[in-house]
Amino acid sequence: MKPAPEPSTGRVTAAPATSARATINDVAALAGVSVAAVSKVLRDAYGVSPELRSKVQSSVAKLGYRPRPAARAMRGRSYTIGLLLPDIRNPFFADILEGVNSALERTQYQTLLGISQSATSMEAAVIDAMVDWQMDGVILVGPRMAPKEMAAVADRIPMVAVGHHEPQARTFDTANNDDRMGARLVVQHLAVAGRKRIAFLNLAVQGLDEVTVTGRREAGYRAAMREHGLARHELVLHAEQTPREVQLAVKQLLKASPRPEAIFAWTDFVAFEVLSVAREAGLSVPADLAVVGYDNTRDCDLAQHALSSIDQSGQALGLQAARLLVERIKGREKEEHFLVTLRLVVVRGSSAAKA
Amino acid sequence: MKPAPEPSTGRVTAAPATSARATINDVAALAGVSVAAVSKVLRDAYGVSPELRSKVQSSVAKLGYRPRPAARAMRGRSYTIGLLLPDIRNPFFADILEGVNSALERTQYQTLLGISQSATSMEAAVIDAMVDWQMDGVILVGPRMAPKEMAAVADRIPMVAVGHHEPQARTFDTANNDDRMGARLVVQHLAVAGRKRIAFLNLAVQGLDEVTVTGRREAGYRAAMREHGLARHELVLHAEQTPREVQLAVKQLLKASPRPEAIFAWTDFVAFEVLSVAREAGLSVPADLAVVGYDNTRDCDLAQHALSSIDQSGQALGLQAARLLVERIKGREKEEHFLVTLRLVVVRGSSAAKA
DNA sequence: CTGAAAGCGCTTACAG
DNA sequence: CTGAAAGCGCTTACAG
Repeated sequence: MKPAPEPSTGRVTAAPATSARATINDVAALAGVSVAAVSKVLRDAYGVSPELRSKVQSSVAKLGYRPRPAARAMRGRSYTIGLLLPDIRNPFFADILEGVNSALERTQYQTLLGISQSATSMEAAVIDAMVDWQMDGVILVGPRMAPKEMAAVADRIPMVAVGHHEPQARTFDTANNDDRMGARLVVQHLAVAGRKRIAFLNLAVQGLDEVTVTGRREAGYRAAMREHGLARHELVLHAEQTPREVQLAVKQLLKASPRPEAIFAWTDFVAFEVLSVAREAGLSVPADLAVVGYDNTRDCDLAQHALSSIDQSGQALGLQAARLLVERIKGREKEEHFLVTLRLVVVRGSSAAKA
Repeated sequence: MKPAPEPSTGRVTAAPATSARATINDVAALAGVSVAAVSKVLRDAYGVSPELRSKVQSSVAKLGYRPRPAARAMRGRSYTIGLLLPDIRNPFFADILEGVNSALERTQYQTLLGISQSATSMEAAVIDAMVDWQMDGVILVGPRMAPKEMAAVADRIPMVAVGHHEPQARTFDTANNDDRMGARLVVQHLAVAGRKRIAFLNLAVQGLDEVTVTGRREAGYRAAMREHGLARHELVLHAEQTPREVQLAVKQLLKASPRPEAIFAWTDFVAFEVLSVAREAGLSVPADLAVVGYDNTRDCDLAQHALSSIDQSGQALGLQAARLLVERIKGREKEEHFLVTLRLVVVRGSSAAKA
């Protein structure tokens, strides 16, 4: 055992006004109070007198002091939450981001994004990074993880999932729309208009049908086809999320004989690709082929798309998710599962009734 | 002065195998070495024997140890870089993200995103957050800041700007394409095809014409119009980045009499909106109105868009930016300004030659 | 209500 | 080549 170096005098390094960034020590020194007091004021903790508070606040302002999240994270909150988005190109996720932002706007929480580009490995890497950074919580959008892995993440960090169905989960919250019902509404819309050969274009799956958005939509599609006596016309194709893969799948669908009368794509973003291939194949939409998407993203309104779509509000989901996460961070233990019921297929040119 | 509590024994808390996350102390204890040694192995610092290295590596693996960036940030590198994107909806920025990701894939750097949604206040907030988090560096895409503010950021953190022209900047690097030239090529393409009344639809500006992408493109448009003897047909409209604002602007453009023969939009994303309004107005593209965008994003290929566009590679820009930033972080002091020369307008249906 | 001290998990001189 | 110790900037019991 070595002797202690110098007697630990507890000497406070009363940092002079260097050009370096101000720390909590500088604020305390300027205000003539302890760093503990500054910390309390900053966090709105109980037990500070108005005078002390105002002294601290004015030195904070004078020094332009901003607490470092890294230092905070080592002891308590970092006031940052992580948002994992699966794909930056799909406009639906922009809606979710907007919802999250608007919920967090007036709070002291900052949002940092990670994008997994639909790659399972990147998804894990991004989540690890967020946990590593000791963020206060994460919102996972459309994760491609099995319930076990989800639970493992929730074990490490407060978590809310969007677009992941585990209504029985206890350690994390979810915010979803009723994807089964949404798909059924689409089929109904098409069937009522007299279309029978309705194909469903889905994402390539990997055995997570129960929990994923895509799995639920596919189940809803199949159920609805049967309900409408169209079981023999059930046709599902799976494609990865690249233009090339989607185009190949659509071309394959259109080669079937007899050709489908309608294609229902699992998300608007893919439906736009369907419209493109149909046009290039010389088909008239909706006369030769009806096309319907899912999400009712803003782009559906573009006249050249005029895409019918099932209306779900990404903004609402994002808003709820952020709200739930903040509650979890603040200590709520009991799970909450937010589910939006869908009512409406917004009908545009791409699936207008046949003349 | 208070007496020291217990004599500081320097006792190492040889953390038992709790369920808590492993720290560098756990790794050191398991390997039977010092934490300093572990730290060195982790950072590939010089002066560690092969045996020590392998001992450490195996305990790291055994414990599943991952260093916390927050703790690292307090002393040195955090191995995280921040990417600021102005807008999540514009597909061009997805290209840049892909470029950044591919450059950083094989390195130990993590990317975290911030989105400013084209709001100056959010831009500042996101940059502050990245600096607060003590990230190792930032890439700012299409910042709306004046040179002074840019310099202030670069003063605090290694920085690279994409889509911001300050070729004389010394404290940060830039990666750009030649926006003036790009705009001139577009005008030339349209003028050669016999179109004279060529309007330019730009983003609302705020006196940063010299440095912004939009300002440069507008300058290029004006110069080219004069070069082609079309000065009297110069027509520029500014609109904020919302569908509503863009639609209003386009409608206004189309009301002019005589009506423009072509609309050149500052970015593809806006050009799609132009196509929509034109279609709704009953105009035939390109017969009644030619439309050209900028960026040549993937979506231009959709048959319903078939948008002609100037080809710049967002991926290349992102890749260069990431490369430059890592060099800066590693100590390069001298500035580098990467500029791509543009050659090509990719002509599609939206501006095909008149029959 | 207020403050001194310990400690979060790392890295960096520095000494051996 | 290796390790003990100081210190980064905060928060949290704890004592007064």
